[in-house]
Amino acid sequence: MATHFQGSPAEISSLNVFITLFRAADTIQSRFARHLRRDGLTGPQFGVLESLHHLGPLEQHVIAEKLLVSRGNITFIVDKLEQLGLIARAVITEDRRCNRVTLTPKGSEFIARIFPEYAAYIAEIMSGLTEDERLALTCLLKKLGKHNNQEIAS
Amino acid sequence: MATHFQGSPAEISSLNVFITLFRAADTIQSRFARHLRRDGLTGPQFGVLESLHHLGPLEQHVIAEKLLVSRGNITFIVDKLEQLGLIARAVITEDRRCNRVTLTPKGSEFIARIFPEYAAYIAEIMSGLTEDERLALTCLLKKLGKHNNQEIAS
DNA sequence: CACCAATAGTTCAATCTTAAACAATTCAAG
DNA sequence: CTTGAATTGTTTAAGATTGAACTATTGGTG
Repeated sequence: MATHFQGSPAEISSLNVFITLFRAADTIQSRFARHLRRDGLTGPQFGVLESLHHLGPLEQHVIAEKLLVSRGNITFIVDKLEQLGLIARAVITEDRRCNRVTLTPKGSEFIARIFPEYAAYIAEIMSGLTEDERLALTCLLKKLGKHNNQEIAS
Repeated sequence: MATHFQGSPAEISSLNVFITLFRAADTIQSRFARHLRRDGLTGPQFGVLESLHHLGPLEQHVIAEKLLVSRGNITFIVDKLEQLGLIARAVITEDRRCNRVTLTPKGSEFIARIFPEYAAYIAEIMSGLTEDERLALTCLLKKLGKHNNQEIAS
């Protein structure tokens, strides 16, 4: 994209980040999704299970915010996982608008079993970088993300 | 995700990159898509127009490879842009399996007019980083992407 | 208390995307 | 040449995702 574009240096370097960011994310996402399909999961389904696994029971809107998907989509995803018997909804008394989503024993066993495989797979995906590079990359991406989260709020 | 996960340092830093990469990409993608909607475009539609604008006429499979979407999806996207009168298909004589996609005068005028706005918008998105940081980030992401493209081939 | 805005979850229509099967064409080995 | 493999684009069915409208509930203000 930027290759044949005439602009200021800041515009050119920005376009290069933009392109490279999405190409890397798409490539990795595609690899990861193909892996998930073997376990019959989509990315967001895995995200919900993983969130509950590491953070405990969560309300639906918290999950939506965490995974950056719409509330309507969370309803859909939670429906699927509930049909699979991996999670359960529970209305909470303090605020009856909310559903608290929890892992069932089956779901808990499932995510605990498969998560280490995915952690190892992600480590392989990132093994093209050194430890220092991974830390630096995380730092830069966090800074970039923070800048753009603030922009949304405003 | 990595916050409550016990693993090797390489696994933890890898998970951190993974999470941060997708959060940043999703946040930015969402901002960008909202901007595109005002011009009645989706991300991939913009990608097709921009590719043709900067690279000249391209065959469909080249566009698919470049944008990392399926061939079937390119058929769909090109259909849409053709209905809008922004691009045209042309069968080429050297290989009659291929369609060469070109910008119409209307499409060419359109992308030439809106592209600078988006370049400026992307520069704003990336303005949370310094020039050096943008260059470093691009470098790291390219290295990461290259590693994972090779893996797909094998 | 009464009312109105804000919030949580659901539903629905529209759109996007993919994978797989298919037809047409090209290429390569014999 | 001819046959079989590979490639290009299209079609189709299935599924994912969003935004908007809707209901139920909560919270705050007068």
